[in-house]
Amino acid sequence: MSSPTETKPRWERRKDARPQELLAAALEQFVERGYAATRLEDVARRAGVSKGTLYLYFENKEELFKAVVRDSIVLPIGEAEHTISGYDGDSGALLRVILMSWWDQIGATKLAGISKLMMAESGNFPDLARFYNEEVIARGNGLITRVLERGMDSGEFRRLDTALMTPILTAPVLMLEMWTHSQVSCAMSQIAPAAYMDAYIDFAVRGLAAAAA
Amino acid sequence: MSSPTETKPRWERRKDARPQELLAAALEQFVERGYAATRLEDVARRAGVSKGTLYLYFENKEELFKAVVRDSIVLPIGEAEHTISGYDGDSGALLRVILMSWWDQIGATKLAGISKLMMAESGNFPDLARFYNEEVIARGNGLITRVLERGMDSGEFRRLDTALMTPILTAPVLMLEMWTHSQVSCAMSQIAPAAYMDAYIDFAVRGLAAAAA
Amino acid sequence: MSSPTETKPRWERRKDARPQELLAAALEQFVERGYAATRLEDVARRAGVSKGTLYLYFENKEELFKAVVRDSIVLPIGEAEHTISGYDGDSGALLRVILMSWWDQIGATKLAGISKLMMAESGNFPDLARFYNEEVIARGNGLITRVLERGMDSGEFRRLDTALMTPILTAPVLMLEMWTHSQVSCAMSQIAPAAYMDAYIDFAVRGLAAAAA
Amino acid sequence: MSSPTETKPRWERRKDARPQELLAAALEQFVERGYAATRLEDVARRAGVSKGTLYLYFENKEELFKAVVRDSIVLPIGEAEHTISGYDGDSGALLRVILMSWWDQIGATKLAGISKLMMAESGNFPDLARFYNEEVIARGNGLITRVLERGMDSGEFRRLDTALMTPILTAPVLMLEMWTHSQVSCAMSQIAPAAYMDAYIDFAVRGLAAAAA
DNA sequence: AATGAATGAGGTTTCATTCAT
DNA sequence: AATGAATGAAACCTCATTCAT
Repeated sequence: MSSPTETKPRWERRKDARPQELLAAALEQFVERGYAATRLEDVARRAGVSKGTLYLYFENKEELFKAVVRDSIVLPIGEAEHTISGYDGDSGALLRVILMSWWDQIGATKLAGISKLMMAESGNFPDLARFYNEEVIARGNGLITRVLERGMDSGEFRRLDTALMTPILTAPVLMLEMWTHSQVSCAMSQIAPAAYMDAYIDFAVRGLAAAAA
Repeated sequence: MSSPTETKPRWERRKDARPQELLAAALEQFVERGYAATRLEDVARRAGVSKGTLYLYFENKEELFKAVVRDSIVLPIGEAEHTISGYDGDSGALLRVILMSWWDQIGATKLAGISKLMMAESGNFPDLARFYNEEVIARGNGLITRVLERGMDSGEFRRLDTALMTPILTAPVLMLEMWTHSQVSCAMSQIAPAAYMDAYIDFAVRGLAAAAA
Repeated sequence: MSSPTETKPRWERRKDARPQELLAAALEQFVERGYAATRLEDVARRAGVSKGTLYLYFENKEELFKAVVRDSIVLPIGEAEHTISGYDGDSGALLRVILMSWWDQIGATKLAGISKLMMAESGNFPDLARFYNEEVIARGNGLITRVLERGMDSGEFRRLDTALMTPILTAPVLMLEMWTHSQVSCAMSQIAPAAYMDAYIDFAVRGLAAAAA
Repeated sequence: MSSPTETKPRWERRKDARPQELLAAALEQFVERGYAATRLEDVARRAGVSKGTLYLYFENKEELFKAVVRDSIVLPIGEAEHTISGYDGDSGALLRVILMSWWDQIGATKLAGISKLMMAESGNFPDLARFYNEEVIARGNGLITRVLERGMDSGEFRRLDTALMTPILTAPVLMLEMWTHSQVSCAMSQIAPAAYMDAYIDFAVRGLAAAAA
């Protein structure tokens, strides 16, 4: 009846821009409310589309969430991996660089809310847990482990069990992420994350340091 | 098939035992599923009663949850406060005592799940957040702050900003609690909490220590 | 095992007083909340007994309600019937006497709430409706009808269809009862029932009067 | 058994027609069962939709009820107000016009059930009471008051206290509404409302009339 | 491609009635 | 005779998902 070239689209946006807009809206909503408490209707409204449209792009709520994580957390990890392999200075400084860039690119952004959310809700959504462990946790831990080994090899750090020290070292950053995105601990709301990070890294490097020269 | 004498009653009266049974069942369910995802019907079934019975003992879901927290988390905090004021040895050792008894009485038990849950869901339940901050967080932080001040006063610890160091010091214990009760971070499942705690406390005391004598 | 005379009752009250106490409590509760909205637990508390005790005296909620009506509304009607047959003066005055004693003994008391309640809820409880029509409405209407006939026979009142005029004449009194027990019509709360009744009876007698001499 | 072409859709979109259909169904259900006893599921079934659909159009039960009242009772009142201000004849006739059109448009329809319901249940639902008093009772009473004042000003009616006479005059019509929609008073079922109204209006006008010329 | 009306299972809470004590 | 703990069938309301338009 009408040739494809002359169809005037009834809707403005191109198919290609949509997914990103939806993912951005979903990220914000998931971070604000958590996974279970996020209503797809709110995601849709936030993206300026209708509820039905979400289902054109994502099979269901779970797939939408996975897409959000894939889209936003994998890249920074890759960059950090690159930083480590090319780094030249001492390992305390490298640890600082890694932790600070983690903070800057994830912790200080909306993405930090994902950590909180996964920690809390993964128990109710085993598929999400598996997915997150494989694509995020394992690689993130790998970064820290490598820095520790580097420092121990160079004699800067004491010999330590990296399997233990890796989570211990990440904990304060993870907690800062969570506190920043949680109503718990009002006290935290008055603490500057930068000061916290500085104090923590100083503390950590001292804790790791080989016996004083 | 059954003689009249062995007909079992449709229910039993257990007025005195019930509240504890319900609280125990509720704790398990809240810890397993989170606050919002816990269905009161499941709590009831777990306690072997009907849905309606819950409402004889607790006004609603929120009050049930508060009762669980009050019943199980406030006491250990009180004891720890007592320990500190009577303690005689050095502050590094006191820090160890406090953190280890926290771990033993809360972190290593089901109660640790409450921390995780509050961190995640407090944003959606402002009343619970307020309650938890006042009755748990504030007092818990107070414990650590007091130990830090004690150590600084005695010259064992460096002069530090306690407002910053208190959350930093609690973070690895909180994270251990969460990891233990979360599907996230499979790696943790292979780490012995005791080893983690030992490694962490050692690390922390070094990080706090005044410049070597 | 023990002779009847020496049993010391575990409970204070005698069996005989109970029903009246329960009926009084039930009347108040029914009048305050309506039939469906009345919770038997509240009736019990009001009477100072337990919920279970109600069921020792009344089969269920409906039987309790019927007992309340029987116990409280039948007697005044009987008295009014007696007043009419013995009355000597003019019929306008008799109408005044009947309506005023209705008001004094029922309208101005808690019992008025029963009228309101039956009017509204009888549709949902057909058994109650049948019961009330037979034992209350039919006899009450009979009173008015007889006064009208008396006045028409004596020439005081115009010839009127008593089947029509009986409900018309009772309507303002019924409405006053209802208004007094209802949140509807704030205006009424500022009107003195006595003034309303005076104004109404005056108005009614004029409306009924045979053409002026 | 059925050809593919005749499969009937699981539902139909009726955005425009729906609100009226829902209001109509709700009115019938409210009138039949009362406010509290009306289950939204029944309203939905009556309108041929699911429970959830109701909530697309009305926020909750209370708003649904208010919408029913606004949709059906406010308009006739507005029209009656208009009639009064433009009326030219004598006030007895005007009173007849007002009362009869009240009867025709409300009393004789399902809407009369609303009066009954509000009278009975307003005590349990203070918000509804406030709403109804403001939007219905106040304006309805205003109509009658204005007719009375008009008749007194012109010398047709005696000088009377309108605050008293307004409710007295409306009472028989309200009662007729209620009787018509109530199981109480079987007798009424055999009375023609039209005859009742005629008899009443005649009676009322005589009761109001100034002393014979 | 896009919409948003429609669904219905599932959650919290209430309360008449039963029955072990 | 009296209690009150226990039950379980509703009731209102929410929201992921479907599908007619």
